[in-house]
Amino acid sequence: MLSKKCKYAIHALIYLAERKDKGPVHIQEIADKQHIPKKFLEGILLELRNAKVLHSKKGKGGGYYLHKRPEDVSLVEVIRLMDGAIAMLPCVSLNYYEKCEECRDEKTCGIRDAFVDVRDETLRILSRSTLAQILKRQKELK
Amino acid sequence: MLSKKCKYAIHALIYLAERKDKGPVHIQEIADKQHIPKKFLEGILLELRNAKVLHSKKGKGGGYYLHKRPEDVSLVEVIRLMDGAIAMLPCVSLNYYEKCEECRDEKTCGIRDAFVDVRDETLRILSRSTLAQILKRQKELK
DNA sequence: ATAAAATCTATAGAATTTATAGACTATAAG
DNA sequence: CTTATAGTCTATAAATTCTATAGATTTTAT
Repeated sequence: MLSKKCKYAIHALIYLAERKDKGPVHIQEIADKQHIPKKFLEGILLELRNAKVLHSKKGKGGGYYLHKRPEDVSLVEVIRLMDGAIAMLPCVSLNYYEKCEECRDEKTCGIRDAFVDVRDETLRILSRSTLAQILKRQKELK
Repeated sequence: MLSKKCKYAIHALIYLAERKDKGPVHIQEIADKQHIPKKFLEGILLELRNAKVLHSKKGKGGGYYLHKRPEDVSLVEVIRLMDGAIAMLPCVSLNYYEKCEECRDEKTCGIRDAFVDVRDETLRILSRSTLAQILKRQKELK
């Protein structure tokens, strides 16, 4: 399951994607509109900024705005930043690999295959799901 | 990520699948061989028994053994029993559905689609991964 | 009767997630 | 050049979930 942090991040990003080219948006505004605790959101936006997904402007008239293009921000990227690995087992993760304590031998482990497949399918689907794609879909549904 | 509980369960089940038709196996033996804390394993096996995946026999000469056939126990079932939903969002779960607090309106939510797809692919892959299938794969790899 | 082994209830410890507080820094605007 | 605004940073608290353990009870084979 995605953490709240991750869901908050996704909603905040969609909000910012809808308002791109309209200048910086205050944390407070995002927090209010998306019902996210402001201080919690602060940390989230900061991480997204450090990852170059967002830019920020300090001082009066400041706020956050998208740095990358909406079509270049996928759910994969957001989930990895917020929650870490996409894979269901550490020993199968591409970006957060760790040896399984439980597994005696990775080479002869009969379990990994299935989880490799799940990982690959998940990555495939979540990579093509970008902010641009989500906005488009939202409009279609209205 | 799967919980330790879930990984323990999978390993215990594989161990029992390898020993099926050889009579009940003690908790202690499974715990020793799979390096699982015995008391923790107790609870896991009990849940699997309540779910009719395992049977148990009390008293001397007792222990746990498979109730279902190895080809009828899939990773989906085990994961659902131990960790709950397969889906990455509650509002997309088939067996553990819950409304998203974050979503204002499920009908016009542009995010859900991707996660429905992920869920379906994951289910497809993990359903065909049964204890029998895993044992077979293990032998091939040796 | 006795010993072996699962069952049940309760709880403790650890880790992670979620949320909050307050001081600090940068910037725009008058 | 002061003031108000808004992001940044560090620390910590509260809540929840995950992992592990303890001890008493029940069942069964011998």
